[in-house]
Amino acid sequence: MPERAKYKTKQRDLVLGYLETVPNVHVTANEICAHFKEQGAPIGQSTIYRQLERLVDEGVLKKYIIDANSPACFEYVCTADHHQGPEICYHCKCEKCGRLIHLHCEELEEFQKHLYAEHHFKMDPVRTVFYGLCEQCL
Amino acid sequence: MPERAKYKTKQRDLVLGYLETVPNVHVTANEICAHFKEQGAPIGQSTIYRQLERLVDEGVLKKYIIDANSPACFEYVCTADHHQGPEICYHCKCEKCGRLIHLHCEELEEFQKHLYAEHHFKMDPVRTVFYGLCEQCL
DNA sequence: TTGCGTGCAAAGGTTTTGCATGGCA
DNA sequence: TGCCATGCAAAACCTTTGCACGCAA
Repeated sequence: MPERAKYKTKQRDLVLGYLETVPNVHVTANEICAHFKEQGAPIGQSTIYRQLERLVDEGVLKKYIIDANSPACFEYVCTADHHQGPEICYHCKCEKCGRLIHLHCEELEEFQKHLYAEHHFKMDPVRTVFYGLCEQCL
Repeated sequence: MPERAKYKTKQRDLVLGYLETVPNVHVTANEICAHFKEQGAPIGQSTIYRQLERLVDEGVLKKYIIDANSPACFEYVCTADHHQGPEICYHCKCEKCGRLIHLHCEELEEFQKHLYAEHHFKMDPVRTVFYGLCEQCL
């Protein structure tokens, strides 16, 4: 497939840079808009949406859909844990308090294999988020 | 709390009746609208949305949110088999072709129990979608 | 008769798109 | 220079809401 050239623009760096400063926090497109407007250096909202989409495709950001009629949330994915080997970090998102839980789970890795072997679906753990209720909210 | 009286209307019966005829199928509010329009007996879309909301609250329907910008899907929950409860439908979404795969999987239900028992997280299968690659796109 | 349900139209809010301009490589 | 990205405005989209009228109980 013809890989489209991707430019590195000021706006892209700004959006990504901002999200890197707030890891483990979910931010909406609107909030990002507002942030740069407050800074006196506004970025067009379509640009923000387009960059967010690209960054999600590239696996740099995670996109969370909490509710049908709430705006989508984005969050920077820290890929820096090269030091502890190929252990995969899974994500659970509490629908009530919004808390994000990081998970290292062998059973999930087993299930992932099952999904591939029996249902021929190769799950992407970076993209997939488990929604539900956390301990505190139960 | 003061339980509001609930009326049994023609429209409610029609919407529920239609969904009962297509179990295990995902239908959007729009499709339901179109269905009755085709039948020559249109139902107001706000009525459909309001009845769908009520039916979901009552546990008669399940509402699935697949993607931020896709319409919500509704599905009739067959409550006839009281002995083992309604069978839950899980979702896999192909990141490449966008295909939606419906899944009935015992291993996943086991994993769900594990998640609850060991990680104290109660997964919500209605909201959770597994992202990855489908058979055709692999 | 009471008050919930209906249906139309309009609003609401999020996200996408068209198009001319600007900027990276 | 050739494309891609930007930004504005407008559109598209799904869903909710206001309000007058209809209908179930």
